[in-house]
Amino acid sequence: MQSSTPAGRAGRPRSAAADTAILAATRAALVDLGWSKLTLGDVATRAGVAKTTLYRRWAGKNELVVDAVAELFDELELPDRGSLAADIEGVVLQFAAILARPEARSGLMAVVAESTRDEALRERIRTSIVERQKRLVLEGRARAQSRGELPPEPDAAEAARTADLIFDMVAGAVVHRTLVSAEAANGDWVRSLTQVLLWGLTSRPPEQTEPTDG
Amino acid sequence: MQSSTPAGRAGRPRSAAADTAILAATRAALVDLGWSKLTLGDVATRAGVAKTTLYRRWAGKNELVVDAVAELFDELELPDRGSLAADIEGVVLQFAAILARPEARSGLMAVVAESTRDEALRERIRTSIVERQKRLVLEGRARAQSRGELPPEPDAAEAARTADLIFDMVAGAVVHRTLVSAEAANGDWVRSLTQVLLWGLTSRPPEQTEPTDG
DNA sequence: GCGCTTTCGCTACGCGTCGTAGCGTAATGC
DNA sequence: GCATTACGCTACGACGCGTAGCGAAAGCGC
Repeated sequence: MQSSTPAGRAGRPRSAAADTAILAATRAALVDLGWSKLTLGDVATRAGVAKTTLYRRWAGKNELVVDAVAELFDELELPDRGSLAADIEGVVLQFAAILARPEARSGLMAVVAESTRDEALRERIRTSIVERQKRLVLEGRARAQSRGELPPEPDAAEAARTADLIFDMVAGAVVHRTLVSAEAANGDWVRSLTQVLLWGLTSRPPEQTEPTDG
Repeated sequence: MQSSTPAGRAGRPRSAAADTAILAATRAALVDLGWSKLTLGDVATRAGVAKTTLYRRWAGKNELVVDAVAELFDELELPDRGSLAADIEGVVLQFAAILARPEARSGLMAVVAESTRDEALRERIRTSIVERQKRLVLEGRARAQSRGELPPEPDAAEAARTADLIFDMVAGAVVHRTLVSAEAANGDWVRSLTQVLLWGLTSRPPEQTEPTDG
């Protein structure tokens, strides 16, 4: 996103309406055509702007789609649902709902694939999509700690590693379930996932705590 | 893969050497160019075959790359390492090593993205890549059950659901860690992942994690 | 050996998209 | 009004796509 005239700038300002129209047209094109058949000329036509206007704002297909898909994740939030389990299940269901939309399915994986060979693109994805999701993990853990559901973390580095692990497990599982296994991440599945996660995190090795044998 | 003359077939048989040369050239092109810049003409040149030969065997870029990437996963195996934890850690490290290769990174995610709009392609990926991985999960569980590390599953349907969940969690976590978070799935990380998984699976809640009431 | 069949390498082609250049016009700040 | 920037439009060369057509090569059955 590079709209909004940079304050003390002379000349005709860029149309903010064009930005939103282009991003919406990109998502519509993703739904109708998918990533590979999506052409920038088609997007420009759908948005009602000239192709040159599009090229003045985005370097190419990759950057455009990242921005178009990133807006889908704006709706992700973490309301207090009373317990850590409920919080996890809620946000995972939100994430799954986004990934169920065809514009997210085809667009997201494609730009991730491209980002393996484009460090700038990977950074763009990280800041506009991934980092926003990871904040939810940190927020949820802090909330659970204030509830007493999780112990406070003495080691900051260890805490960061654990958060990264949880994030990769949750996001990865939902993405893999939705896009690779191609089955819906419904309530039952999310409950099972949450259960494994919580027990994996709250259990303590037999040396430290009573073994949970039964 | 559609090589090997169909037995009672007349005429000049297809060159098996051409198949392997094309697939190797495809992986080389993935390394050098990535998915989006990979062209079939270039692959044909690298393989030393005519472009028409390539089109006679594969319908397009998608199918070709699936087959080229699928061969990377042939090396996945599950030797008996003595314990369930060691088995998991070993196979996850193998999986991570494959995903660390650039031809897998850029190729795999791209075809998964394309498969969201191409059911036949998704099925091709499933049978030639995903299903082979999932077998390792079932094999590992059976071995752990014979060791007594995991209880036998009374309900077959429930057992299948659990296996699918574990598979999505493990594969998804490694993929997400490697491609999205863009950090290496090294020994420490794999051990942490295994630990969370094992405790999450072997712990049994006395009642249930869900706030059943109140 | 000899035909039949299929594959192979090669060339050439129409098609569509890419990304850019150039131009006249529209919208802002001073 | 004037400078500056964005916009819509057209046109262009470059390139990859996927196919057609050809003669030659390599198998199989006889």
